[in-house]
Formats: sequence, structure tokens, C-alpha cells
Amino acid sequence: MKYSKLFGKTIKDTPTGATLVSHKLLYQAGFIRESTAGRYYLLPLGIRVHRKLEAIIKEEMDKAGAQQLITPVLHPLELWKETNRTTAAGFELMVIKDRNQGQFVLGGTAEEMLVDLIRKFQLSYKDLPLNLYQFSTKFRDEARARGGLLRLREFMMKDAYSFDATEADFKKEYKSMEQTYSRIFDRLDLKTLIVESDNGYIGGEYCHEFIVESDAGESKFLMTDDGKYSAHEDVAKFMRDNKNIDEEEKEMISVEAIRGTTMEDGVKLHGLPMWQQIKDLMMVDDQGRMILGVIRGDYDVNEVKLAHLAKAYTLRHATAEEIQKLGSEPGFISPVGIKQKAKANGVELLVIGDSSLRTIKNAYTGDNAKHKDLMNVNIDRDYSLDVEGDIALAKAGYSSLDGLALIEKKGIEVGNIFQLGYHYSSRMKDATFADEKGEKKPYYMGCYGIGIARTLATLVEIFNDDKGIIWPEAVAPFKVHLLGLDLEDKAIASSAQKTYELLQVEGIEVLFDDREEVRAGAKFADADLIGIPYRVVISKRSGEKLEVKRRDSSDTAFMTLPELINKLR
RNA sequence: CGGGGUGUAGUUCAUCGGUAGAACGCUCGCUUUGGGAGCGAGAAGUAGCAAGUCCAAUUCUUGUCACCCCGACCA
Repeated sequence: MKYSKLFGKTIKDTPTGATLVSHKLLYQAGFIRESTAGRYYLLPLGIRVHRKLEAIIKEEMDKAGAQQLITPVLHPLELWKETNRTTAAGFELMVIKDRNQGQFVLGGTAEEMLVDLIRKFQLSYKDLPLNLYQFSTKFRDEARARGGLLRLREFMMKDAYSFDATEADFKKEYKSMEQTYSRIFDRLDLKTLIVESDNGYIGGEYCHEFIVESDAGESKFLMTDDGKYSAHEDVAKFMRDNKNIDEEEKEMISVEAIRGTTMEDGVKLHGLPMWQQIKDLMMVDDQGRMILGVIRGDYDVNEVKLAHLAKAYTLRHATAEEIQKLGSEPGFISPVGIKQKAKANGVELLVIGDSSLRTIKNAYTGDNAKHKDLMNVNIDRDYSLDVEGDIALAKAGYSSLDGLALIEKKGIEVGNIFQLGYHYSSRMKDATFADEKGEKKPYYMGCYGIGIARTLATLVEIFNDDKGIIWPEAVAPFKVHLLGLDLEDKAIASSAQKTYELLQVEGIEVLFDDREEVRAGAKFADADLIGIPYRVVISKRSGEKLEVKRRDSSDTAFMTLPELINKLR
């Protein structure tokens, strides 16, 4: 490619509001232009990198035995109703109508489509395991797109879906995908951490994100120093420390409590530690059920964990009116006797408690009435839980289950792998295969995604210097950036042209800066900005040889064309 | 979705109650020529859109749309 003909010039200005290096550099170097928020044009340089990423991912997916296909972009809305995802993911789903008023979802993920496809076939256990993947544009009506290519409303994703006969088979596939992803990111020179995460509206029980550590990222996660445990804030587990469990249980009493409604107000009034207080968080789920989260006072409730234990898609905070209707009072909620009050008032209530409640004795909390508190409250004796488990938010400094301190990190999620189990195959009719006895069994599923544009932006976030991008060779838009200087000299011009042609004959991708009117300094600056791995200069100064410099090094070497070709092979 | 902000030339921005200006970029010319050259000339804007106030609105007011930032949300 001749630079003089390349569509997409370098530019010195950066877009208004661009804060991320990747956004600025990709714009300045002529890889991308914005259309509207979260939707970008990929210019010729940009699409070259994009295609290389796709090629690497495809190679590794094929190697892992997955098969490529493509689904329609418009998904029939009925399919999403079948899995009850129209409400769960409705806030970011885009729905359109055709001329017959048929409703379609603009695909943002394709579990339903793949299940629908596979049930059109009468598969048997002999056809399994099966892993199908595609590269397709995904639509997400994100509340807030940001950061250039890091959070888009429209982007290419590689999404794969696996179908297995048993959980054991699935686990092999899951492991295989984990290894495949590791190989893919290795080939991109990206160091990824595999972090336990929450499944969100995708469903299923567990999943892992591939995260590249970066301050530009939006994913917060916790990990131990030795790197053996890393988990997203939403799911991170930690050890509860015992407080006063050896204390004698005292008699529970109700006292007058003229105080404000915060935890601190309780601490101040009673002169007791925060951890001895019981925190009560009243939420409402998508079915209108009241959910009470109960936890030791010095911990915070993790609403994602709470939603899981409640088996709810979404939770929101209850209003003061809702709390009063149930028979309690904001700021004075207590697990003691609340179930009876709810029942008396005809409100459905689920009480979910954190295991940390067992680390304290003689706790204090509200008494479900304004300005009344209960002292010396003890679990089992004074109140019981409908569900007991882990609803606590992990924080930096807490102890991991291995006893190591958790540290907080930030990163960009470039890929993820999900266990889906029977989540979809049980909700969708006839999502079954025939087993050895001819009996219909539901598929055990998983899904696996990589955002291509986000990965591209991540590469730029990681590989850059103050002059521009430094592309890893595997995905660089070209391998060689050939700079012709002193091109008004006919001999040099023809030698440069010949070099350009010979490199192409050798199958080496080369961008030839053939501009006559542009000075050397500008060409060097452009080459640094664009970030192609090898810069090759032909000029008066280079003489018969070529001046070769790697983008990531400051050393230059003079060599002949055959030597260069040999080096690049 | 809540809070804040910004919409003026291709881009980044300035200006102003009397219908606009710079830099970069672009075109042409001369000089220059190894780290974003200099000089000169030129093309380029219905000031997001709509309504209102005013003799007069790009400027003030209201609405609307778009975009940006913080938060909520979010594979």
C-alpha cells in the first residue's frame, strides 16, 4: 500500500473528551473515526488489525475443534421471551419491528439463536460435544458508551456456544476454551488474568473473565499477591473473622433509641463497635418480592451475591413506603420478628443472611419501629434466616480463603467463558438430544466471547510510547513501513519503488511512504505514530543499503534487501 | 436513568446583542529538505435544530436533539 493513496491520514489534534491513550492514538494515527457515541468507523488501517485479530482467533478456535457459522443479526423476539430474557436484559436490548409488525431483537448475544438452531436438528449423543462459533456484529444499547473502542454500542464479537451431553464433558470443553483463549492472548503478547466473575443476565452458575490489567479498564477485581486467586468484586470470596463468639448470650431487650438512621448513628448512641451491629438491607426483586439482606455491621451487602441467593434477575432498593407497609421502619429494620410482621401485612418476604452473623454474639439492631432498638440479639435464638450464605462485598485488605490479603486491581475484560448448564436448554422447548437409550436429554451448555475491537484498543493501551502505537507483529497492519526520503532523486525513487515491489513479491506486507512533498521529520513522526514493527528507510544517506529500525528499539542497522527479507522471514 | 458540561470552518478552539476569527489540515506558488519547515496567495461556516424576547440573536430565554464528563447500569 502506498501511503499517498491510503485513506485515513494522521492528524495532530485529538478528539474532544478523549481521555484514553488508545482512543487518542487510534484516532490520530488514522485507524478509527467516530460515527455516533459508541459506534465507530474502522478505517483501512483499523480493519487490517481487526482482520488479523479475527484470523488468529479463528485459527485457535478451529484448532480446538469449534466450527464457524453465522446467525442472522435480527433475532425473533419470541426466542428471548422463551428464556425470559426480555425483562432481564431489556435495558440494553434493542428491539425493532418489520413491516408485518414482527418484533426482532438486534442481537447482542446469541444463546437463544444457537439453541433454536440446534433443536432444528435431531442430534444424538454421537454428535456431541459440539462447539459452534461466529464473528458477528453485536448490538448493545449501553447506557453510556465510553473510552473510544473500549465500550461500544456496536462491535464485532467472536461468540462460541458449546453443547455437551454431561457436565463432565462440558468441563473438558470449558478447560479447552480456557486454554484456547490463553493461546490467543499469548499470540497477541497480552498478559491476561483469569478472573472468576458473575454471569449477569447471561445466566448460568460460574464464569471467568480474561482481564488485561490496566487503569483504563472498568473491571474491578480482587486478587491475592501470589496470583492464585483472582475474582471480580461481585463474586470474590473472603474469610470472616470471629469477633466475640465466646461471649455468653445475654437476654434480648428492646430499648428507646433516639438516633438517626445510619450505622454510625447506632454506633454513637450505644457506644458499641460497628461489627456488633446488624445491618439490614431491604430490596425488591423483579417479581415484586421483598428481599431482606442481613449482615454483620462492618461488612457491606454485595447486591449481586444477594440477587443470586434470592434467585432474582434484578434487585432494587425498597422505598420507605414499602418498608413501612411490611411493618418495619427505615433505619430500624431488624430480622427479629420481621417475617411474622410481613405475613400479617400480606407481604412476601425472603430473609437472606450472611455467614458473618455467626461470628458475633449479643448484637444490636433496630426493632422494626421508629426510635426503638434491640440489644443482645443472637442468631437462631432470636431470629432465623430463609437462606444463609455469602452476601458480603469483598474489599481490599480482607483475607482470602487461603489466608492471604486481597489486593484490588483494575483491568479491561477482553474475553470471557461462561458455564450455562441447563439454563437455556431447560427454558427452551425441545432443546434436547437422544442419549444411548434413545431418551431425550437437555444439553449442558457453555458460551465463550471475545470482543475484537476492545482487544484491539487494549493492545494500544498496553503497547505505546509518547510517540505512538507499537503494534505486536502478529497483528500489525503492515510488517514494514518503508520510508522513501529524497525521492526527488530519480535513482532513489526508483530504488525505493523496486524495494516496495520486491517486498510484496516476498509476501511481506509493506506500507510505502512515497510522498515526495513531505519532509523526513514528518514521515518519521507518522511512522512512529502508526506503529508498524519495522521501519525501513531509503535515502541519500542509506546508499546501497537499507536502514532498518524496529519500532520498539532505538537501534538502527544497515542491510541489503536480501538480508532484510531473510530477517523478516 | 440521575447530576454537571459542551454544540461556531474538515479538526482543535477563540469571539460577540449589530450575521464571525485563529491554529492545524486542504489547494496553488516560491524557498527549504534526516525528527511534525518558512513565506505568500486561496477555498472553506444558514454558528446543532426549533420557538421566544429585541429595532437587531451565533450571542439572552425556553424547548429539543447530539456529544462529553461523574454516578447508576453493564460479558
